[in-house]
Amino acid sequence: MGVEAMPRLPGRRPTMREVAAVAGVSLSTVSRVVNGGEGVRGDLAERVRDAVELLGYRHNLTASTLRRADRQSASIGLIFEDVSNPFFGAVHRGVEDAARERGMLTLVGSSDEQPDRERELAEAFSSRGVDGLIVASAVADSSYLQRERAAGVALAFVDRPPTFLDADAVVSDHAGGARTAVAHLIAAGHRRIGFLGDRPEVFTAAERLRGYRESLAQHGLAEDLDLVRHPRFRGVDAYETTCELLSGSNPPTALFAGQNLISAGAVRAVHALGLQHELAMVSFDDILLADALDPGLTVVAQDPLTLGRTAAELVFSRLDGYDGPTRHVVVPTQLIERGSGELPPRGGG
Amino acid sequence: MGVEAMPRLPGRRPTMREVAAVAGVSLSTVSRVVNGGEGVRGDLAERVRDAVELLGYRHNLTASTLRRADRQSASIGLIFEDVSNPFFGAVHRGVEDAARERGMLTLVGSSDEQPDRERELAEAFSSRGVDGLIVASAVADSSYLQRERAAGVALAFVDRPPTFLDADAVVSDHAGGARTAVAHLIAAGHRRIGFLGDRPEVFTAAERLRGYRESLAQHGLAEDLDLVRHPRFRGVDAYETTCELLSGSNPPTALFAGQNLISAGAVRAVHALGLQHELAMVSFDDILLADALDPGLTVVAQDPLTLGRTAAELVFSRLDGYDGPTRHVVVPTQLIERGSGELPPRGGG
DNA sequence: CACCCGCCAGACAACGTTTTCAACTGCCGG
DNA sequence: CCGGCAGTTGAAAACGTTGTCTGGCGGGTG
Repeated sequence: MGVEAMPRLPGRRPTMREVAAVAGVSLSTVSRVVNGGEGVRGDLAERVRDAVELLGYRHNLTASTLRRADRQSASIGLIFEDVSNPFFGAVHRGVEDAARERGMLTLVGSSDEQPDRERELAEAFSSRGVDGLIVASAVADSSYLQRERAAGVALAFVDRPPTFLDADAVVSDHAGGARTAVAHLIAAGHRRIGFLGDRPEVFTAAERLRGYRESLAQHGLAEDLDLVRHPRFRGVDAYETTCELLSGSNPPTALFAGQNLISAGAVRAVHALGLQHELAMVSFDDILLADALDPGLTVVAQDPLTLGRTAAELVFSRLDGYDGPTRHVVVPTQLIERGSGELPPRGGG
Repeated sequence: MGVEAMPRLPGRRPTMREVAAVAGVSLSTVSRVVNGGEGVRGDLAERVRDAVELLGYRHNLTASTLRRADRQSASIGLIFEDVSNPFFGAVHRGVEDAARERGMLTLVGSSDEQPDRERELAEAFSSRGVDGLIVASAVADSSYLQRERAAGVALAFVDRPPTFLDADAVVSDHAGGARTAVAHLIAAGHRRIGFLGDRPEVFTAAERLRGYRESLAQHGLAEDLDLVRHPRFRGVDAYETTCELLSGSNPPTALFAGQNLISAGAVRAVHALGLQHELAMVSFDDILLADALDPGLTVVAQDPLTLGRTAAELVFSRLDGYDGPTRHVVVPTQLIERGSGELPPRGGG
């Protein structure tokens, strides 16, 4: 059963030249047919198509890209923090959907927030001639991408804006979402609200922290620095950090968790401590199963598909010749009430 | 602030020829330096490197691939069902980690289980000269990939084996995992165990269903066809299907959910019906937050990172010349007890 | 001092394609 | 009947790189 395993060694594809020989026409004619067949007599075109079929010819986009005037490779590079984070998976899908409509493919890599790795990826993509680059940048200075842009690569930033570089970007309303979340908790009566988030060197974390602070200030609440925590390694440390925070002398009555993996850790901790019905909680970014928890997890949901699609469209418009000022798109977040964020304060505060 | 937005129009990169001119050497010398600098006098190499730096020269891998003898593009294509499914996100990451060690990049696309789309992707990747292809195939006949392999593309299947084609593959122990899950429920005393899974045309679903049946048979239990359900559109329909199943006249006392998104829907349903402490449940594939549920969700966990890494290694070994028989790697699953799978039967049979 | 050999630099031909340009065909109008 | 024109075709020159081959140079040896 099945086709025999064939040694890879031959590893040659038929070329246009061979197709031409079989069809009894010139190389140029084959090229014309393959590229749409304008200005080729019907019968000849037919002969060429037959030869293509017969030989199993496959257009070589590498050679084509090299020679063509526009130099387009019909591919865009994506640099994420981690492709296995469901948030970026969804952003990726948004990009892919838009790209597919244009017949473009995506090259994807994870930077793990390491500047060196991010630069390596950008270089590797650019070396392969991507037409566009969509970056969730983790470096303090993104101006190194200026060189790629000067070389003709269309650039768009997603999730985080560029620094020291004026380029198109699409981000969630991090600060606004955080304000909404915290205001929601305050409205439920909370006065002591804990913050769990990434180190503030990360743009998104800084913005969410800013939103948290602004909301406290707006409502006349003083910030207690002891309530703000940054677990070192998210998934791993969020659990412990949360336990620590909650077992302090004057613990918060509500929690705002500012990142999906951190939220997951915090939720685990709260449930492990049996506090899920006493401690209010709102998470930034929606997670699978959030609505199956007891109580359901109230979240400020981002729209990663839209983030991705929009980033792709920004890139495409540049490829199509748009040459105006850079655009900064902000995608709104949405508060989804599921129970955990509506719990009234109990005990402390 | 920041660098001025520069029109993309010029869009030209310096070439080796220009570097050669600046360095005052020949094109060949530049090529030698760029490719490691063997057999070039130190001072000349230095001059070349300076010129590279000065001009901001970036190696053009497109041209290089075209000309080089080995024809390697240092990239591999990944075809998944959906990149936004966290399972595939993790597989992707496994592949990427292995690829990075080799300086290779990943091209990724989602087939949405549509055979046409899968073929399109394979063709597009192959047209771009990927060295390898890792496919989670959804088509009934994967022999169409034979042509790519004959052209020298190294092939590996992941998550699902190839059909009508003898090629390397790495899959989870779907049937074994399912048997374990069901045996676990039976050991807890259950006799009526519901099955929720994808349509059995999908290999993984068929295997998990097979495991379910085998386990029932092994324990002398008859299969009740009414307990086996296939929600049409997973995430969306799993909720309703579960409600239906549980509100039937003779409902099951335990549930085995055979796919991550279906599990999520089923969990939601069970919790919505308030049955989470009465109905036992085991899910195939681990999900974020599964341990924060009440009770925690017992799962048969796959190891997607290992699946991805192994698939990549299978591809690499072919690229390195391995030409032996095809290899079929099975990655074991692991039962993780968290509470939901250990509930004793209550109420019904 | 002649010769040979090793080392290294440069010229040049590929790689598979697109694009330009010249050449050929048949047809029409003058 | 000839010139020109539209419609097609083919030859050949790119694209940016690598690999092969030739040649020059210097040093060691007979």
